[in-house]
Amino acid sequence: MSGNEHNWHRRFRNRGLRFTEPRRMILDVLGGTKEHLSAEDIYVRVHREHPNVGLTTVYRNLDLLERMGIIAKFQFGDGRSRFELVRSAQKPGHHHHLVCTSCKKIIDYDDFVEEEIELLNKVENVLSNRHGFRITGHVIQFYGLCKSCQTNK
Amino acid sequence: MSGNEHNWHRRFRNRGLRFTEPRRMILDVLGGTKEHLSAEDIYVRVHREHPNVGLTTVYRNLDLLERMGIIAKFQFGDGRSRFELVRSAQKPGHHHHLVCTSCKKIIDYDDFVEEEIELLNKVENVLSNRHGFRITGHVIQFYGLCKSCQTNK
DNA sequence: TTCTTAATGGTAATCATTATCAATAAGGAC
DNA sequence: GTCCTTATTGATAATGATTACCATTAAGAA
Repeated sequence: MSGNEHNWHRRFRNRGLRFTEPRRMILDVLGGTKEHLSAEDIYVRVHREHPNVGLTTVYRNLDLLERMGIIAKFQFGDGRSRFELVRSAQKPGHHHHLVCTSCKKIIDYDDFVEEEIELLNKVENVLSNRHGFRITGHVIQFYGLCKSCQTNK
Repeated sequence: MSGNEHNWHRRFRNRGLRFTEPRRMILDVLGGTKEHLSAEDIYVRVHREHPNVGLTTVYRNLDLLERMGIIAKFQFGDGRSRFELVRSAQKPGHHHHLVCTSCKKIIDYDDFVEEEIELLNKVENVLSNRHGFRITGHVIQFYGLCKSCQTNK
């Protein structure tokens, strides 16, 4: 834990930024869940421990962390952005979600279907060449009804 | 054109809905472009011809048309939703985009990479089984820098 | 401990989208 | 064509997420 703390600290300092309490808290919250939290979700959890941290600060830092490539931001169509820590194990920029259009539950399925990765690389190449894009990331989202929402219908 | 008009009319009437002027206009606008227009974009274009059509009506009908499966709604991360006519040629629910994170230009590449479709079906099956989801659609978005944004940097 | 300035937090402002509600107009029946 | 029911509209207000402002606070290097 403290080793990580030190890494974070260095990562911020390298850019002339400071590793502050709110930033530590936000990273803690995102690091401790697999959910896709909204800014307000994060605010509530941080605020629970540190009631002096404001919502504005949470927004500001989420934005910063995204620009630093430490977290990723998604829209699942419910009007608010959702955030996820980019874990070093998985390639940054790769995010695969399964979204229930009824209850809004979100499942990550990043960890399987290797073929998918292979195809993605292939498609990335074709698209890069054909359109002159330098591709930095992608999002794959499947929409549908989860099991319980199918029966409760 | 008039044949299409008749089809739309029937499609609405079947649900007890009316085929009104604003609806016709919105479908015209979306049918006449390959861009991914926002609600306001659409409003401006409709309003140009029919200055009496209000923004609320545009929003309301975009929502209706989406629920009818006639148009699709996307978020590309710029804070506003964008809409696209679901052309019958392509399978509904399949939408593949290439988004420039700098100038926000969006390219559809729906019409090639057949392998992709094949893999998607495979993945859909796996996900359906493994998570009990009934999958209704998906979105694939690649992010990157378009050619001109790479050089202007 | 001191000092510079990045960062904070409360409040107001903005922007997209939605709710409200009286007025309007599709389109089937006649 | 006219009438009538009611889906639809449009203006305005309200909401909800996110951002701008700005005086105050606190990292962290010296």
